Amino acid sequence: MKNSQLYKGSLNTIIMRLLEEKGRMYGYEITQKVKEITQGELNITEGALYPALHKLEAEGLLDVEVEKVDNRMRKYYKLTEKGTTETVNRLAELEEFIKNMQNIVNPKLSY
Amino acid sequence: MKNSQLYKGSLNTIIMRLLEEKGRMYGYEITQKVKEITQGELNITEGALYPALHKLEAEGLLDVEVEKVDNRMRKYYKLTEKGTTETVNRLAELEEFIKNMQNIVNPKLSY
DNA sequence: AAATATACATAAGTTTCTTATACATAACAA
DNA sequence: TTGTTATGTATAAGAAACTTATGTATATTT
Repeated sequence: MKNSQLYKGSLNTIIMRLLEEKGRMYGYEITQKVKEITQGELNITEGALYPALHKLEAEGLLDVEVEKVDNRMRKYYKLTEKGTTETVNRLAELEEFIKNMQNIVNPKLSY
Repeated sequence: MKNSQLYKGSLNTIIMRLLEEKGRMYGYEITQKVKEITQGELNITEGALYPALHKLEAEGLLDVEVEKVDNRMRKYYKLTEKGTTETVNRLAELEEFIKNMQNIVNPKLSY
């Protein structure tokens, strides 16, 4: 992903969140979108992305539709019903995680 | 650490940040402090913590002082000069990371 | 007396990533 | 026209960070 180790473990959540928002996306599109949102800071590598997509599909969280655009193959992914439910959980976890990390960086007075 | 994968990769930053704030801490104390700050949500396991501390020490980011308290050994860790400098960088990375993740969860209108 | 808390440590295995390689088409630059 | 960059997917080998399990030892609580 990036040199900063911090992103480790967040790839699945990123994918699912983007799919929740956009409805469906293909792999390369995801990498470009993330690069755009993070202003080039987070570059998802293919070696990380494609295995992650395949695993989410195998877990029944994503469905795939293959299409040919401009004579090139695209695999569009979208959330299954199960995936949509799970995304809600993961986003809640992410918000908790962010809150916890902020408390560590900038401790509350109570600590 | 925890079932949520999100914390993967953040342990070193957490340790360094706590040491920056408290001056010096021993391993067990770190686990308790993190548990307290996160209200029990993040439990750092010994299998993760001690190797991490040893590695940070080997990298010259931490110094260690062994003391015996109540007939039990404690290894107090503190940041070296190099470690203090590096902590500034890591905290900046962490803030960027948090910002990026928030942009993904809650996209700006510009995207 | 047994269980829990305090305190450190490591080894085996798993997961998630990086790096490298591979294939294929399209567009652009030299 | 030929090489490079962009688009698009895929996998395999290795590294890194973790979990789980185990081990040692003392103090405190039940």
